[in-house]
Amino acid sequence: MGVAANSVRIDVHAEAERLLRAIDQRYSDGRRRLVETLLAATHPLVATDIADDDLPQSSVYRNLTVLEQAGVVSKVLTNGERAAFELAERLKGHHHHLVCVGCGQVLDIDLPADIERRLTDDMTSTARSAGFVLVGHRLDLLGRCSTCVTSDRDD
Amino acid sequence: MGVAANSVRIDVHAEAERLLRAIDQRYSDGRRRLVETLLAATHPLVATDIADDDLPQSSVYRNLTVLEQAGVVSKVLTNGERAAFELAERLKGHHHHLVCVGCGQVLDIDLPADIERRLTDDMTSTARSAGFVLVGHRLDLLGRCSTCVTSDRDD
DNA sequence: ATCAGTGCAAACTTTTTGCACCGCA
DNA sequence: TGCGGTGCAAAAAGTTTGCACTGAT
Repeated sequence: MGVAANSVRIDVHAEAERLLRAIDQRYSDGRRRLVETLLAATHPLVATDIADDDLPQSSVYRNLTVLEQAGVVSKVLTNGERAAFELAERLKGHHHHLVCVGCGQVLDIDLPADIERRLTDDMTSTARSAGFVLVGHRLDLLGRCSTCVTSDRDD
Repeated sequence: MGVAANSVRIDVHAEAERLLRAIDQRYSDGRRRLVETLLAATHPLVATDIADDDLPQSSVYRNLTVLEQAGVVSKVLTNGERAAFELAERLKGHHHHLVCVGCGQVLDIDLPADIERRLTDDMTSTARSAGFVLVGHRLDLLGRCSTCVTSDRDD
């Protein structure tokens, strides 16, 4: 619980290659660079963030599509303006965000395992009752960090 | 539980007008129609959904921007392909989203009251342990709708 | 040698903007 | 009657696609 440990235990590249092989795709150099870039990022990236680095736009988009199909990256639900991508949960670990509505800072957090499990159970049945197969969830906690709470008092 | 009851107790139009006035904007007929459309919808709408109805694209986009600034509507987190909009929480009540990661469709859902309350309790303490004062939360369920699950099988 | 993957450029989709006009405070 | 809001059309921004080429198996 608390701040996410963000422990990367598995070999991301080996796993990426395995996932791609499973759908008859190669782990080409461009795709490896793309994964490398996402791995180094501390937040989800939009396509052009990656393109600036090293690959042409069309390759970025095409490879992101393939990597998403393979389950290596996932499209992150953003505010709808751009599509953003991050490494898939299986490669990155499940976590939540604690967002300060005052200053906008975002912290990665984990929930206690029992709460997380109960949450997942509850949501699985809720989703099923609407005809959906649950694949995950996103929970953002909105709050005020101690700094912003303190400055509230000064107003 | 299940699909949101959409209980609207306050006068949405009066509140919208008040919020717009607060930032020196008028509650024009076009904006009223736009709010009306969102009010009737059971799920967030993308700009073209609204445009089809009655307003030109440019007016829809411009008015959505103004209404968002006023706090009347909010941009919903989608799968990043299109921006979707709904009435702000203060006008619409608290609810969650069931998002299809395949096609991007979003459904409004309520959680059973006891689960919602437990969730809030759990998160309040989690936030506090990171030095935050919780002010709210966003919970999105990610899944595949029946249509997308079916088309998976055809691949 | 074959075919998956690449890079360029052009097409396409979604969103924003310039400008002339309309109508309410 | 001045200025906020509108509608059209054109531009900009973001994403996808066609095609010829390259390189790994």
